[in-house]
Amino acid sequence: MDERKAAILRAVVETYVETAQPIGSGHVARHPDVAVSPATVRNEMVALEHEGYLYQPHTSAGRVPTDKGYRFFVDSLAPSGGLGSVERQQVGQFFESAHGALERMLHDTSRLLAALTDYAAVVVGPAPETSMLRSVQMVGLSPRHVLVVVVLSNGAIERTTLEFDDDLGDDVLASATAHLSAALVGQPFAQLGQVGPSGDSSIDALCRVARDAVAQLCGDESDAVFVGGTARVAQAFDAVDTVRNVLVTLEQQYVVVGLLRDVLDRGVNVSIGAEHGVEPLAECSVVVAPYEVDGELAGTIGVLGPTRMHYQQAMAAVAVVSRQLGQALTER
Amino acid sequence: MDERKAAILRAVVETYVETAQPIGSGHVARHPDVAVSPATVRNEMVALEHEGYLYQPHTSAGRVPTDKGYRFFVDSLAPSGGLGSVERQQVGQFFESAHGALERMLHDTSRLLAALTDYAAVVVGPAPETSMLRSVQMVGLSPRHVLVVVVLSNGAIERTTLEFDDDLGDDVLASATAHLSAALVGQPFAQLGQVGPSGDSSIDALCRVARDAVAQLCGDESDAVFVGGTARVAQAFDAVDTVRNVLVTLEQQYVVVGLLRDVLDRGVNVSIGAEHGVEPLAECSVVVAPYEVDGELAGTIGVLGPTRMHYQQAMAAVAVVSRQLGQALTER
DNA sequence: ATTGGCACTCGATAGCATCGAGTGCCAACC
DNA sequence: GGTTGGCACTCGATGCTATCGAGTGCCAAT
Repeated sequence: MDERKAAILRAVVETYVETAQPIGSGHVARHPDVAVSPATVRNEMVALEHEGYLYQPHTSAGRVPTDKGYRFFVDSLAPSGGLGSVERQQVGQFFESAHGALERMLHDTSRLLAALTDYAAVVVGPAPETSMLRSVQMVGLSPRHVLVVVVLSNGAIERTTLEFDDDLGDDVLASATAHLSAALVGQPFAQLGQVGPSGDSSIDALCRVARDAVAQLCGDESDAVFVGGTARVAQAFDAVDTVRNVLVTLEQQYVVVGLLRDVLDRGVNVSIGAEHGVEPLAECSVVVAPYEVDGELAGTIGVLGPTRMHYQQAMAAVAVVSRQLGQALTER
Repeated sequence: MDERKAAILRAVVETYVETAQPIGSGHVARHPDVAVSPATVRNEMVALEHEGYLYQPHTSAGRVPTDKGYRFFVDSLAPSGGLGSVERQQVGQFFESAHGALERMLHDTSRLLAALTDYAAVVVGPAPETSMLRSVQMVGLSPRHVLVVVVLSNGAIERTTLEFDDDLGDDVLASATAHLSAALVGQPFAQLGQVGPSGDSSIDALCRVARDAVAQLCGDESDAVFVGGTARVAQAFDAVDTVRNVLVTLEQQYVVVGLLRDVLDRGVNVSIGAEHGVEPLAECSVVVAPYEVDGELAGTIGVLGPTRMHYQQAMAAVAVVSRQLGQALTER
């Protein structure tokens, strides 16, 4: 792939991203980075099509980039200049005034990212696996129902309800809470130790049940996914059933989380079209980035749009927001 | 409006809901409840159109119900026979195995309702206004950050973060928590009393700040809205920009909450088309129902679909789910 | 190797005839 | 007098054909 072909490919991608129309040789030749005649462009385009970078919807139509074409374009992108000043200010302002509970903040972050890029945005919360227990408390909801509230070091709050056959007194609950606290606080959420004996068998029983319930909480991470800006999917595609497919898929949070994880595992931060295996999202690209809290990899954010996406802007936005989000979460 | 006209109107609505095609006199005459000839139907239809119940997209097309037509249809609906057995079982099963945190449950309920009706569903959580404080706890996140966690009697958990200029010791936090607890637990969330003096000025200061922060939490209810099944909006309409409009509006939670509230305030549980003032949802109808926890009005659920909605089924589903949800929340 | 020229392709658009579902009206009927 | 069959009429939908033009592939000239 010589430089001229690359320039032509870039021109096609850029123009197609803008116009959504197949691009003919004439348009490309008019592009400032391409200083050759339409005929030459045509010749090169034939080669590019043969090599799988372009695709012709039908004879006598212009060309459209294939997934491979976008891939080349993205890989050859300069490390990016970052966001425009308006957007940068928007991000700054957001994280200045970011407040409230972790979930709220993640939720709002997904909206921010959607607003910045004009695509749907996903924010996956800090994995509970790496957190420590900061606090455990049992609260009686009714004589036989106990709510166990756990505060994690990442700021998340998990909870679960226990049900018992016998009534529990407030004093038992209080002592059990103290005992449980002493045993578990400071331990990693992912591998809680056992709770030692306290001398009171009913407290021990209560603590054991509570410990197991808390340990179980670590597994389900499904609360920690926030998808924002889904309405923008409807703007990105004009085939109404593509919209439907994508929206349905976005509602299945485990698919989304898995998708982001897979992309990151593959060591890239852009996945284009069919590269990720999720069939209903074959017409979508995903731009992802992890974020770090306290220097530890904590969660992931991402943007999902059509393959014909404004990659440069999306990548810049995702990069900036992930950095800032990590920073904001580190500070709390 | 005599009985025959009503029957004709009903036939038009029912058929149109099924087919989405303008209904001609022939189809109506073939309807079992209408035992007259097409010519008679035509005469009646002219009258119905004059009275504003029907509307003709163009000469030589069939008729389509207007909002007023749907309204008559809905109002003349028998109090409903309830859900089919499959759906009923689905609901039963769901509430059997309903578990986990309040938010999770409300979220899942919105998905259940969407699955039952095949429209988008909204669940508004129990208003914190009516709840009592069940527990208050302060947890140190860092030397200068304190997380205040509040458990309410409706099962909700609210939290807020405080920031201080001086470091706080764990012991101060613990005593302050105890003092704050003693002062606030059992009080209504909506009108917290002041915290009396404890004898230690730093504890008093901390408690005062915490109390005010908690009191402020009561105001913002925005966490407690769950919209499920948004993808179904894309199935309900085929104009892609209607879809976009509706989705954008659904993302603005305060609009949705306001809409449900307004509808209920007007004392009905169905709002058709332009009846509610929300302009982008002019092509939508809403079916709502409140639910009660402990005999107290607690929250609202609703379903949002096209005006050409299967009202009977939607109303039945909303009714059943609201009842069951209230019951499930009462039991916890 | 590049380019201008040229015949060719084929989707898009427009014009036109046809079809048929549906209407309004009227006269006939019970 | 309400109901109905008959009938002329309307008008969107469908399908056909012609035209247009953006774009192509190829070739010969530079």
